[in-house]
Amino acid sequence: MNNSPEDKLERIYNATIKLTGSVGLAGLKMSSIAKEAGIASGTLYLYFKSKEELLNSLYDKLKSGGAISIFAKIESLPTRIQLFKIWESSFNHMIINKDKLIFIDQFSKSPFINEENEGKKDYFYMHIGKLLTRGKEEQIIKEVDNSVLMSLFIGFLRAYTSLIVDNGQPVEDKVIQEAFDLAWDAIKR
Amino acid sequence: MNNSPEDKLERIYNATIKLTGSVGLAGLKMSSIAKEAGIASGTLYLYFKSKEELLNSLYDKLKSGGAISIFAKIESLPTRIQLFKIWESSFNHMIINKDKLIFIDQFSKSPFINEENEGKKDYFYMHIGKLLTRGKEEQIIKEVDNSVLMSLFIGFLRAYTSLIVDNGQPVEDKVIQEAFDLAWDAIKR
DNA sequence: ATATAATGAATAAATATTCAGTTATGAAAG
DNA sequence: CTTTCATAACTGAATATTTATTCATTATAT
Repeated sequence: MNNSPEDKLERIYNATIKLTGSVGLAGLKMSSIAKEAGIASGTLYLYFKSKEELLNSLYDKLKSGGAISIFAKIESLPTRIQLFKIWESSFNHMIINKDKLIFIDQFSKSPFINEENEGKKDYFYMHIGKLLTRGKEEQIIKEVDNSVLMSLFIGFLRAYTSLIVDNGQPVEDKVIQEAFDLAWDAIKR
Repeated sequence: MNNSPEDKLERIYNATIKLTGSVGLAGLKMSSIAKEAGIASGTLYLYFKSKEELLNSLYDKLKSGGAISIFAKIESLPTRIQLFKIWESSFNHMIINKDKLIFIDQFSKSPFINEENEGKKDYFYMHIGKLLTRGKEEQIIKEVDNSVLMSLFIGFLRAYTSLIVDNGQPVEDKVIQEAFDLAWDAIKR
């Protein structure tokens, strides 16, 4: 860990995410963020005008930068395989970034959130939506509204990865595969 | 609405739930709870020693009282039908009680929660677990760990009902049925 | 040397909690 | 039934506490 402004900013963000994961947004104090980031509390205000701005800025960053970068690489594969690749990658992503998801969740229904940030839709959802539509055209996925299919896919992913993290289970490939098979059986024709 | 102590307590709890749903635990103020409940803020302290106690007491109540009461009535039905009945009833329950779920979610990772309340497991989960085990014995449900099946069931339920509430969609029977069919296809043999 | 960044104790702002004063309740007496 | 009185419940402005924010001072880099 060096000491450049970028790095310090990164440490502030990480501290905020980590603390939200452990004490929630309700227990999040500027002084704790500073301590966790290894800086003085006054220094926070060199980077952000206020707590509100810090949180909005982090939310913004997580929302826009969060998209998984595998989409481009897999475009030409069959729909089912693409879905699996996304599943696999999301699975790992959620395991590693559980605290980020907690932050996003709590922040989006907090009094800190401002208008621009309210209701941002992520790229990730849009992409899965397209893939499901394609699957329906190919007649391999049920003729059910995307919002339903997506809820199954994402709801299951969240619940299951969250359970795994809480229990401290190791993540083996066959676990990911088994879970995907369940989800696939649900949405396939 | 009468004015008995029981009713007042109920109003305090409801106000707390409602406000948590709109501003989150991070924005929850004793003064707002009082206002929403139609009482003076001092009155809150006749019912609870502190904010922390109020919140723990509500959490406790929601956790223990939340179980859906249909279990007894359906015991003799086939496994799949029982699961559907639970699905249906949970679906409606989650639509109506969305704010309660938000409260439970946020509170369980807040600095307010105390030891006794940490990690309470609800009756509801245990019951579905038993049902799934029975389904496996009957060879109609996949030989997959209950925690996985349950994550699918509950994760999907949460994600989908939450979407419906957010979009203000009406809840029709066929919507509940269609969603159940997806979930069933996932877990059936 | 000078400018720039960082510190953390001091201050301000927000919010939880108390409590002296007020109002409602109901039992007993007329 | 009405009045009296004691007790309990309630109120909200005042106080205490917690936490965000500032800024005079100190350290670091150019």
